[in-house]
Amino acid sequence: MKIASWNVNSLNVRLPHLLQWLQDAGPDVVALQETKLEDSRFPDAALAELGYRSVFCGQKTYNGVALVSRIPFASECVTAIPDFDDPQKRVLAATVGEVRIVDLYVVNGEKVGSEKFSYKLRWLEAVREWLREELRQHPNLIVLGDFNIAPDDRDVHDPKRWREKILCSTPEREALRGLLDLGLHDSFRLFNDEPGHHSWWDYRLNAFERGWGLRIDLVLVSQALRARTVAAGIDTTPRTRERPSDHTPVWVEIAGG
DNA sequence: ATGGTTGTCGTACAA
Repeated sequence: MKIASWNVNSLNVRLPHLLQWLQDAGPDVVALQETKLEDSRFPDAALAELGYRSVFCGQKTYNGVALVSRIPFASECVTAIPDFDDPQKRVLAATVGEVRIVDLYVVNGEKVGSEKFSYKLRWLEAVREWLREELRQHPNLIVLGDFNIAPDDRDVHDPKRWREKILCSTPEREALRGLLDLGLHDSFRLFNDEPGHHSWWDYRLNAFERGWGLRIDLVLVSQALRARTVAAGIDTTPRTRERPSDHTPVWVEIAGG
């Protein structure tokens, strides 16, 4: 079972990229972020033509998440963090086969110390309490998405330049650590401990061509799934195409079910 | 050089 995450930065613009990538990479499930689409405009018919079902939770202009799967969904989806009042559409959870999947579009945070930064930390704390409960009910749990946090300096092209900056600051990394401490593992680091692997590059200054990236898109696997995780990676191909998203897909391969 | 680009909307704002 191949499960991927991709911040498409407008599914309206990126639908051709997604359809192409589904055919090229053949994932069983893709978690999308920044669809920027109201639910009435979600392109579920185009995806169904390739054999994928969709569940989605979107809004106009900003945010928006979706799960696209060629395996049937086994449950109703959850579209909000329990007991956390938030008009922004950033979370979506559903069960596919025997695997519980939680798609997250983590708050960007703008700038360390800003109003949006404190929202980011409060949001992550609420997600932590939610995931604690999800793990209790679903030992086979995958939490994936755009985390807007580079876990450590190996995930940053130039750690000095990014030191204590947004996406790399200590409070953000501690918040991510709080999620991992529930019993989740960064799947990419089960197979690769080298620096220089990134999933996002700023549109400006030819950052992609210069390798100025960060690894902020993650696939976390629970303890039970860790033993069944046989591969993980980042597919930079979509970032090389015409008019790309600033993020590229990340994926994990789970053995069995 | 505190620089630049993209998406949405039709102007600033978010990333």
